[in-house]
Amino acid sequence: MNIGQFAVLTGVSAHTLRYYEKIGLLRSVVRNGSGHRDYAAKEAEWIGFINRLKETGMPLKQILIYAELRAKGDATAGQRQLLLEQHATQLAERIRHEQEHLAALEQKIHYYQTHFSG
Amino acid sequence: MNIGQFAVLTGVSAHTLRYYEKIGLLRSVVRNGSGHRDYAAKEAEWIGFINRLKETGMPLKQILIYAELRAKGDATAGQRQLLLEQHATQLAERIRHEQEHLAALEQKIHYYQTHFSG
DNA sequence: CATTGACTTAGAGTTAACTCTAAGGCGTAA
DNA sequence: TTACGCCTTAGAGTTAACTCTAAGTCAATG
Repeated sequence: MNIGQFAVLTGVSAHTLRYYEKIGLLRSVVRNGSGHRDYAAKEAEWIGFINRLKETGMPLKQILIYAELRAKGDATAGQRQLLLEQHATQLAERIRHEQEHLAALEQKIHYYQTHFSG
Repeated sequence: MNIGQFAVLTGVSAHTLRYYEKIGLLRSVVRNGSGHRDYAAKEAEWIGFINRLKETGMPLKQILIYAELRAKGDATAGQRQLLLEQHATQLAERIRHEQEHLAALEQKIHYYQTHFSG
């Protein structure tokens, strides 16, 4: 699959896919006879996981650390697990904070309702 | 209170306070005889609310819209309420997404536990 | 055979939100 | 009175994560 098709499949632009490759998030992208990138469909799962980490606020630099461990194989599983556990803990805490913020917003909205409903 | 003291009180750097004033988030900051900014302690509440909006992912540009409505007085209460309601809705949705992401992370962690625990 | 459209690269440009620098002024403690 | 730490301004620099540009290659279509 060429980069355009893979971009559609993953929802990540071709520009961004090249960028991810350049910074090391994507490794072992093979080329066809013309030198064009040729993606395997199953690589889309990895992009999906990158997106999940991004959407939970992990910076690319840290995702890159995970990617490097992943590229080293099973021996690094423990380190990757630790990394994910730490991230999950942070995420849980962020969710708690956001729930507090949401409650505060709803209270403020209620204030607007009761004081300015005229 | 001078800018340094107000920075400590709010947890926002003096640089950033000047920046907020420049872009219009902070209005009516009065000056003392030497031309130095002189903050009222109760302005810290507004900074706190700005921080809440920021921490829930609202861009400064949109916070600025709220600030402009606020500066116009009670007549704009309805618009401000609407703005907050929309933001609260988005926030609630984001929290839901993050909870899904958290569940997926925990499942992946569990996978690491069961497959690489040696 | 010419055009079209997708691909290649290195590197420049963008946006948000700061963050810092340079050059200078004011007030007070030693 | 001099040193210190605060303050002032305009504007430059930073970081993250893209996003785009320019110049060129290549395969397939009319």
